[in-house]
Amino acid sequence: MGITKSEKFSEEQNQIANIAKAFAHPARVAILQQLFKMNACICGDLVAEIGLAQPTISQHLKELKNLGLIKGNVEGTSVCYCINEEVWETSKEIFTSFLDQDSKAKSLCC
Amino acid sequence: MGITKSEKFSEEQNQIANIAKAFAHPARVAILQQLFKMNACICGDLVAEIGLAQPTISQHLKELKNLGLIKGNVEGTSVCYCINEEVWETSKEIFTSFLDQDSKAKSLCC
DNA sequence: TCTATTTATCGTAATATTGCAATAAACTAA
DNA sequence: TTAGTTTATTGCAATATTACGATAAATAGA
Repeated sequence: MGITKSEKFSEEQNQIANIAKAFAHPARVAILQQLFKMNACICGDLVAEIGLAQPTISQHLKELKNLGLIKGNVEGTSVCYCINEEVWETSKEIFTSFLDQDSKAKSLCC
Repeated sequence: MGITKSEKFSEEQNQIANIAKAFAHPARVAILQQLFKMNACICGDLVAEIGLAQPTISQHLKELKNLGLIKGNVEGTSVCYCINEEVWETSKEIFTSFLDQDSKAKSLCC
């Protein structure tokens, strides 16, 4: 069937999984790191930096944009991408609280 | 081609993406949350709790185990799963430092 | 040993993801 | 307008993921 049964899970669980999906490809990790490093970056520079074909980068950018993690400003013929800080912050909080759940758990393994 | 070109990326970027992949399905998020909540959990209880078929849960458990995030102890006919705290801690550190990169960046969007 | 219980594995189908060539679309500048 | 530049979209092929029925494997208890 290959289709995730989202309805079986809580909103929070689906949210965590969706954010994780954005980070689940090294090209998207690299794009986000580059955007943080440069504060803003032209699409073509990302293509040169990362070394995948332009349509491939464009597709990864689209996924990050769909999730809201980045935004793109048209500047003439090129497009300048940057981090959407509000969405990043929210996603970071959701994810951090997921990662921090170990602090609440008492260690008692089988 | 559908195959990720890992060789184009740094070890760290691939590591982050691989950890993210583990979190990129709500069933695996739910399993990890349940293991933290209960400290340890029998496979069958996870199947009942999550409501996917037993082979499906078994497959998700296998992926988490392959990454080292959980470990399973055989107890008679059943298997007791729990968080592998060392691996969790390491993964958390890698991921947290990725999420925290915004603190180093100066805000200057296009 | 035989049966019941529990989990893992196999096999298969459906869907999703990754990657890129070809091409379209949008804009600039001559 | 025309040509050049840059990015998005389309279409397709290869691979990966998700899900589960059927079944195997392992163990406990009668």
